[in-house]
Amino acid sequence: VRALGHATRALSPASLRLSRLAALSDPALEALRAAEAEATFLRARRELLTHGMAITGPRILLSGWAAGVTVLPDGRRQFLNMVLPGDLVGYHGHADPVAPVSVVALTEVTIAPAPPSDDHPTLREAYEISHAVDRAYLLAQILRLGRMTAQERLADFVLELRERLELAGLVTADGFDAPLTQESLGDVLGLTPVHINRTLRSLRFDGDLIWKGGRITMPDPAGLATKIGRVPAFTAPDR
Amino acid sequence: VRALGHATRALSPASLRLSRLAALSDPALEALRAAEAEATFLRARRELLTHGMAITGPRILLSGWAAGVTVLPDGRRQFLNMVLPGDLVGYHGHADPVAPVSVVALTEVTIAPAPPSDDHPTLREAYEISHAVDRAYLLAQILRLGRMTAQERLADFVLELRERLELAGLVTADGFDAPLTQESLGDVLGLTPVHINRTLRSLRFDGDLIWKGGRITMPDPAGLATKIGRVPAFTAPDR
DNA sequence: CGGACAATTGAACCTTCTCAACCAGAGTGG
DNA sequence: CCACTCTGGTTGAGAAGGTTCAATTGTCCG
Repeated sequence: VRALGHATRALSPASLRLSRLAALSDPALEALRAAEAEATFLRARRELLTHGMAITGPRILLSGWAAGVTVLPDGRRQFLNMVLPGDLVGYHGHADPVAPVSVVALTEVTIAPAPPSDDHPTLREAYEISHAVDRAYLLAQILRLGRMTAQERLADFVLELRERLELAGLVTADGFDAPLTQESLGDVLGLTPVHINRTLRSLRFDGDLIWKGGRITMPDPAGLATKIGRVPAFTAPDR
Repeated sequence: VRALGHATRALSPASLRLSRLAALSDPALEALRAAEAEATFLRARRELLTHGMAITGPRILLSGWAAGVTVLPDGRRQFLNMVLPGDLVGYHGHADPVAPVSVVALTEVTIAPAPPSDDHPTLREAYEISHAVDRAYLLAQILRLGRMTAQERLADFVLELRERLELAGLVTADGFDAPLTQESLGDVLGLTPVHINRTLRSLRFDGDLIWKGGRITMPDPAGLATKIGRVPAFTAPDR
């Protein structure tokens, strides 16, 4: 648990996440706060980034959920990665002039330009770590899709969600909000909605997971993690 | 096709790849050449990087194939990404002190420290683009595993290999070398070796692919690409 | 109350896995 | 020069996990 400094009081989920990735200087936090003032809203299903279109510049997701997505010519859809509060969008070195995939809002979303890190080494470090963590989650996704059963995929994914939302301070004792339909869950895990439904039922039956009304409750996250042999991709350093 | 400059004559596959990602200055090319002099060998099955161990610093693969790998507690194995000549290993910003996954040599491999890019902006740019392209291939892998049939996975993967090796100048008219066993192919594509075998047979039957003696020949790559609706993740700019 | 969207369930089907056996080629040692 | 062994490729038959199609229920909202 983090010792509370004077600036920690009213941290938004996004800045809380970044400040946990790397200890942020006060000016860096201030820059973040300033950027958040310029936040814009986006309705669900709108695209934050469109495949092949120019990237406007790195942005940071303040609230709501989004996901990278690809659609095959025949309509099959795959969500590639989840974008949660505090995650960066469109930041890949500054190499790509063009978005490699689309990013679509799954809920209403607020998003702000990511403050430039040129004058803030601590912020730059947070960005770089965020980028590395992002990559680690892509690898985790590959492992899930390649070698896990439906039950394992679902359990592992929910544990990942918990781990990531925890970092942004969005997990409480009785669980966390997860605004995903069973259909979008299927698009994440490479399964059909029908099978998601049945898998969810069996996890509920085993007492591993309760997913109701857009909220997830896990009786024993640590137990479930060891049960499926999961190692977290990132844990915040003790400070 | 690239106009040949005086330094282009004897480019190694690795420097050819990087120079195609971004136009490299002569000093940058020289730095690469110098680094290649310090190459070390590694036998097949040795690990270039071990999960959880400290990263020695960014390195570049000069020859041979390697792959990122994760193994589940019960022995299921998944290759996460392929590492081909000219690819960087252990370069993720400079954020990670510790390797997130293991990288194992699939063949005998030569590898050299990646020359620092501090004094070479063009080299830095090549690194950043390489990083972005690497990410794009992870996304492609997620799409394959999540939503493609065995045939599509295999065809798409082979096309990706071709695309990547082409960049390093390792593709000739009659195909390219691919030192993969059917078992490792299964570990890449999330399938069993048995099913790889059958899928390979059906692709051969359809005339899409000939995989024999560690060498892949594709009668009509472009045709196969449109047949499965594939868009290349990266194509070198015309210069 | 009607309409839309999401969740739920059943039954048949299909892709891929599992288990098992057999074959081919390369290297090794007698 | 030939058994021996090891690794990788090939094939068959049955089983399992997940999909497809289709129908039903629940729920939110105007």
